[in-house]
Amino acid sequence: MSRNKGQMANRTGRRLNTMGQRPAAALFTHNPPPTASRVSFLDSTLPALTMPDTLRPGLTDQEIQRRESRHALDEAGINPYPSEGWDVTHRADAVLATYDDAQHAPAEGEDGPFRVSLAGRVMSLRSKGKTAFMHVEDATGRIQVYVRRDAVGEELYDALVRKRLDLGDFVGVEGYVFRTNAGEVSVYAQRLALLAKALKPLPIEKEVVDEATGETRVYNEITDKEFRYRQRYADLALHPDVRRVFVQRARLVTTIRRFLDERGYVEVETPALQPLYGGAAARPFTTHHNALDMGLFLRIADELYLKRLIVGGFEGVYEIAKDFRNEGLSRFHNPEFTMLELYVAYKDYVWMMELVEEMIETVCLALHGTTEIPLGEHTVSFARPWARLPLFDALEAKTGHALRGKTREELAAVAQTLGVAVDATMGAGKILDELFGAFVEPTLIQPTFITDYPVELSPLAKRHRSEPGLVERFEAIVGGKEICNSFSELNDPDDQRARFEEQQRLKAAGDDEATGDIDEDFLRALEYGMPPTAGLGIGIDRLTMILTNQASIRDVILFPLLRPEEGG
RNA sequence: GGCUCCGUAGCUCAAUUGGCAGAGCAGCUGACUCUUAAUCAGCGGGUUGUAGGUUCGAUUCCUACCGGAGUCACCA
Repeated sequence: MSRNKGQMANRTGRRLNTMGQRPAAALFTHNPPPTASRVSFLDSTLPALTMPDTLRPGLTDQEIQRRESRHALDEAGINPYPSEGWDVTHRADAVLATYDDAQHAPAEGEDGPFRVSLAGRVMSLRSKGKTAFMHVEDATGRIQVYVRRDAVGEELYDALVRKRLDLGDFVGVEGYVFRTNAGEVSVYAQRLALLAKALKPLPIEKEVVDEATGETRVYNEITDKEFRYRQRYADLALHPDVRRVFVQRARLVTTIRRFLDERGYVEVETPALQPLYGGAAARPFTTHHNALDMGLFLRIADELYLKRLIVGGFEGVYEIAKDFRNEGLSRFHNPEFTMLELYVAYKDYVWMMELVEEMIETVCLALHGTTEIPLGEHTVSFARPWARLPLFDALEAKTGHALRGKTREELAAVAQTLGVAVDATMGAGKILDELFGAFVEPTLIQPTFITDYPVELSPLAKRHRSEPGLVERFEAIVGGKEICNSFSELNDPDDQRARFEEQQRLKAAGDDEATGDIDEDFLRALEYGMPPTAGLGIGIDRLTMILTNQASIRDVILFPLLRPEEGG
């Protein structure tokens, strides 16, 4: 915890110069601003500010007020942005969890034995003359601090606490832990320092419990999603729950990484800038390399590079990386998103189903300590084993139509009777996909493997060992949404070339979902021989949504893509 | 991209048929050495998203634009 040992000795009292006899009005008098042409970084005698920043246009009254406070603190010899760190010995949650009245309560008129030094942001402040109470929040939570003028020093108290300490400021506090008359475990401050001033007011929430009705009213709660996404720093500062989601996300990734590492799979990095894009059906972002004067795509998938590595002799490789797809935005789609892809040699998709079950169960336990978690209005169980259901069986169960072996025209007719629109460009596989999306997928709340997809939807998957026209592929569906996609990888180079060529025909025919140009280098790799391989892709963002019960992908991405703030 | 809804003080929201733009919290001044909605006495704070239009008069009605949310399309 303590990263700054040795700095404590010289901190005490160092912030305070004498305030002198300067009249109060002079606190706000600044030197005339130098003109821009006279400002030089080499001239250390110039004030850091080139204009009285309280006069900057566009400032609100509260921002002006805080800038005046900042200058007043400077004048009082209190650096609003000191360079030194603060020696933190305890976090708020540890103090609250450790404090014990029998052991730690201070004797009458004496210091308590439980000494702590902590730091955080001022989230509430109740100043009542020569004492003040504030709540300080660190990464773990809030703790109340009791500040007395006679305990922290009269000069500091008068210069900072009484007038110039604001909600949102960072402070360091050192003292002993006690319980107030009102019963709240608090820190009795004996040393207090401003660590950083907040010049903009954070809309800090204030919870009010109505004594009469018992209702809790919340003031100043930010509800504007735009504010929260654009100013994520403020959203995070205000909402521990939001921070928790991203901690959970980090834990999720760490758990997956450990799970895969323990099995001996090698984490690798493959190009994000690619001369050809492939491995999925999506429109790419394009960019350009100046020195090579070469057009490049941002990857839409890692797949074709990872399989090259299986050709090269790796028996298990994975990558957790950003993919980029130039498609629409929605609650489930961000243009850049994080994908896990895993390829394991000498395995097939049946084996991969078991790995997925075990991995997700492990992740769920790591995050929640249980396999039963809430998801929207449902409770979902990730306990193994999960249901397994061939695509055609699922379709038959939900639509009442046996569709196996039907021709494209027969499928189109069934779709019409079920009210699903079909147009001329849709092949048999696409129609099945539409029916699945309309009738099956939304109904699958508990984790379910849907297996064996039409070959035309899966140009990189191996043909099914016993079902003509299908491939050995599965998706796991949870809460009505796909969370992974996997297949026995196609390793027959001639079949792969034929599939690519079919995609080319579809593309020429106007299907812009079809994959891009044929990757001859990938085919060359397959020709050297790739062992039978099971492959897996998991959208980390969507998995995080499900495992943290978030309704929008923007709530699991720290900085989701938004239009620019200033119109344009 | 289509459709629906939304945009007023730092935050959350009001504003009658189209008639002086308000409240709570936050903020400021003063008092107060165990408060927690601290309390008490005072006080300020607005280009109503932007640009036009209708009107004697627009937060309100109309048009366009900007931004966001939801949804559909798209995203194998």
